[in-house]
Amino acid sequence: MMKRKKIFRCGRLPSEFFNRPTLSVAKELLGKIMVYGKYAGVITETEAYIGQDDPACHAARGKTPRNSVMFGPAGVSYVYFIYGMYHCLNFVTEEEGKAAAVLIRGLMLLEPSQEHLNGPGKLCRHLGITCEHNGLDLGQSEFFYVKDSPLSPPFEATPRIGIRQGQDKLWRFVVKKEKQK
DNA sequence: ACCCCGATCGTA
DNA sequence: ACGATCGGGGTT
Repeated sequence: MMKRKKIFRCGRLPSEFFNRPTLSVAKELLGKIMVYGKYAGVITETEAYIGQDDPACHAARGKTPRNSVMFGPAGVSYVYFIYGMYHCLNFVTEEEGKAAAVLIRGLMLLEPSQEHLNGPGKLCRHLGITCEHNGLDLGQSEFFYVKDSPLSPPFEATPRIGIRQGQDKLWRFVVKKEKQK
């Protein structure tokens, strides 16, 4: 008798997932599983940075060596160094030539421990993500990718954190806390 | 060559 | 609410 296969394949998200409107990608990444080496966790918080018209986006003043991968194809990591001591991880979105990305701000680890990495700096520090990991193709890498998930958790939209310009946009998306029984 | 500031974090 | 911290991007 044939065994039924798992209903949810939960395969890797392809580059096409990221090659879409950034706000859609930022919202839909919530609940997905990010895999980085031995680490795996549920994405719980994201922010969208969209193109040269978004004053908070690193690409607002054009292409530079630092932000160049934002102008490239979607589904690639964009890692930058900030405040002299932290790194931040993004995933490039939209079609090649349009500079946009989603900042990963929160990760609920599943493996190998179960802590909640809240904050982009803490997240990168804990996982060991640095500028060496800038420009990696999440559609190809064996150790760094995002898995699909049946989860579609409720979330709220707020202004983005730590920016001076563009605070009018509600482009931060946070999974709501689970209600306690 | 140099200056200034930041997509943060932890403590007050 | 605020200070620590400092590399490097952007400009001189």
